[in-house]
Amino acid sequence: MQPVFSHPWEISFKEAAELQRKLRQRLVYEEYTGQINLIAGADISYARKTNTNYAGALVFSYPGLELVEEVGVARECHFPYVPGFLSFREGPPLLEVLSRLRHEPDILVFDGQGIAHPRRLGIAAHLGVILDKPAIGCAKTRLCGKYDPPPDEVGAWSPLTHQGETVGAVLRTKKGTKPVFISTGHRITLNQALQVVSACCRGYRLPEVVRRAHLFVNRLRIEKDPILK
DNA sequence: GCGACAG
DNA sequence: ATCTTGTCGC
Repeated sequence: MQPVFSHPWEISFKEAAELQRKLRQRLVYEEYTGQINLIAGADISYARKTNTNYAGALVFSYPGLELVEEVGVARECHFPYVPGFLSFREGPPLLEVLSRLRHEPDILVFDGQGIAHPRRLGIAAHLGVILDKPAIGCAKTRLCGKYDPPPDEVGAWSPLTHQGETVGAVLRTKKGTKPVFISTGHRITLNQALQVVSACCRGYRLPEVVRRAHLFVNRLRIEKDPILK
């Protein structure tokens, strides 16, 4: 899986915001009509006091969720974390691991927002457009927008709205825990995203693809980071 | 000016 | 995100 186009990553915040507003126009909010045989989850782990980050991408069969492939890589990061610009920090390493995948997933799930972003280009939307691949954003907390807490029942959800439009959904994936924030990234509808994420839950708050990716990069960091070994 | 603020 | 032990609650 390779990008269909590229752009510079080491730019100013002003230029980054302009780029986000421009790329936002390439987003496709249509229903995904293809088959879903493989689904991937990607995430990153950071080594404290260092600029080293560990990115990972895992591919699973769908809907069985059997692990098919996993790729991890350690890289140096220079772009700081600033709310609203996460993709400029995590985008490059994630594209790196995704490009090294031998199996091409049909859908991508990222640990962060899709269009539930101030300029509608959260990391899932940004990378989805660059790869022109269906993508879903699954964040643990809110970046923008307002919502009413969904009932405490698995599957319950409520719309996440921002500036008068529905940008995502707040989904209860596990009873008695905080809900997750689901939003469209690219080439998929919110209802489909909710269906797919729900189908990936196995009793934990986070859907398996994201949870496993999270565990993988964390494990990768602990075994490769000398300061903790 | 003040508060909010993915990972 | 990361650093951390025990502890409260379903």
